[in-house]
Amino acid sequence: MSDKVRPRILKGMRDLPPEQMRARREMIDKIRIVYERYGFAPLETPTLEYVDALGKFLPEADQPDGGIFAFRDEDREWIALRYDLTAPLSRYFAMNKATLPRPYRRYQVGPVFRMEKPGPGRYREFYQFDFDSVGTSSMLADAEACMVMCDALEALGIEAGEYMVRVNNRKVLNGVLERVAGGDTLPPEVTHQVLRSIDKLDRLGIEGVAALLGPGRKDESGDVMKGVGLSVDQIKIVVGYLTAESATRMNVCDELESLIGESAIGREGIAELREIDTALTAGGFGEDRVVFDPTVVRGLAYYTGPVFEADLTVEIVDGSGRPRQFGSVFGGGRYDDLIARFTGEKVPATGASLGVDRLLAALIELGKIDAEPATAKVLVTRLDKNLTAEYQKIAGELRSAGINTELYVGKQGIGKQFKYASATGKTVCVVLGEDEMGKGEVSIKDLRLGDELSKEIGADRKKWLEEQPAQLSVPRLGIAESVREVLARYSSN
RNA sequence: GCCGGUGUAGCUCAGUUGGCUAGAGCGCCUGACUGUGGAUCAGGAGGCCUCGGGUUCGAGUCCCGACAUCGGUACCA
Repeated sequence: MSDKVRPRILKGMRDLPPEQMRARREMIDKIRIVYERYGFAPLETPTLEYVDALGKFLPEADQPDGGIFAFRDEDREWIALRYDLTAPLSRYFAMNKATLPRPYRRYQVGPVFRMEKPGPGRYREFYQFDFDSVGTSSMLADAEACMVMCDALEALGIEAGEYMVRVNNRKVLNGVLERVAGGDTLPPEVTHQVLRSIDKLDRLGIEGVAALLGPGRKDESGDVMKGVGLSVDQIKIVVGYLTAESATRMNVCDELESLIGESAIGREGIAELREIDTALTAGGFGEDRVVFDPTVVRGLAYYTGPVFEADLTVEIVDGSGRPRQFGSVFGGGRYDDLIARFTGEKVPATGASLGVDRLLAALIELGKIDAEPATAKVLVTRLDKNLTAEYQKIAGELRSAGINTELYVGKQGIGKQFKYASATGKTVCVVLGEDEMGKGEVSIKDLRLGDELSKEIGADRKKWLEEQPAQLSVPRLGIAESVREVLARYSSN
């Protein structure tokens, strides 16, 4: 028997190696710049919250809802890891509403936790990057949210045409449902079912959704899915709404108007969309980047007005050659009732949330970000351990010159040191021995060039080694400049 | 959660109708090469064959269960 501990990792969680850490940090930095350019300011809240603040308490069961990581503290109070950044923002705003400016605009990035089935690109711990405007009901805030989404994606190298921000309004949806109910309101659970069915549109197609709204449908595996049970006429209204497409945002509004009829809430929603269109147009955001799309619902129950979602429209092929769907990477909307849970006072708010890890995976697949593990590109090797003091001096000089430099601190010979250098992503090795010392020189080895040239190394390795075409001798005094020159051959930025 | 596929070395996979010491490629390590990674050659390490039961003289191979993983479906604040 063994008393050793078996190393394990929690389901749906992962360790991030250096190249992913660096890629993610780079991505977050670029987005932060955009958020700040619009005046959003940083906020950080704890990862743990009381369950009631997250709003996921199940009173009947005296237990938190499934789907979150929860436990009890020493006072038997339920505590949970946050599952998004919006609920903590609401809590924070409610606690500080007396002193916070209105609108209060903050951004926040950090890990959130959900106990769901993990899948490719789906984890139980992942990063979200949110920005929100709290305390204004102006549609300018919603329009701006769309602009920020566009700017953020474009800052990451995803250009107009490779993504699309799609906007809808829950109020319009409610107006349609009002018509479905014949001027009445549908029971909440029916509303919810209808929304869920619409949400499956991209997967099932319009016929599939129609079937779901009516009697239900069978999928290929023979599984029966219960339908909502609407009548043919009712389904017709919903389908007509979902298929309302037009060339321009204004045309979509016109078309929706005729579908909505007299519904007051629906008309309000359309008026809001028109305001958003005006702001977007004035801001220079055309139909190539932001469209109005009646099929956008967003699962979240708390949205009360405009909802928006950014999808990648470029085809992404994964390593094994099959196309990968990244779906919505960025989404949000208006949630005017969320903060009232704490304050009683209605505080309008709107914002959006970026799925950092999912978008990062897409960026890597698209080659828009390089997953570079090395923080230092230069390794000062230690050919002759007696010259260590000199090596330290060289490393120090390079660092003073602003060049990230690693001094080899292992104990192995020069061959292993070069191996180590390429394994850790170095591009330059500094080599110095008695020979160079005597001549007042140092050797600089270009590992990448060596990589290239080694393809034609052939059988005569000895000769190749003597020539060392990827290596050059430079004066010891100008070392920083020389290293910088070699590095410059590969600097991509 | 439900349905289906798959679980053999770090990775990708072989493994004949159940039958001797479980294999390959890549990677890794060591050496040829005492001042040079990538080439070549030679060697080497590394396997509770996912786990637990069962059938059998005998199980990596068959049966049951668990777990993991992948895909579909449901849920998704």
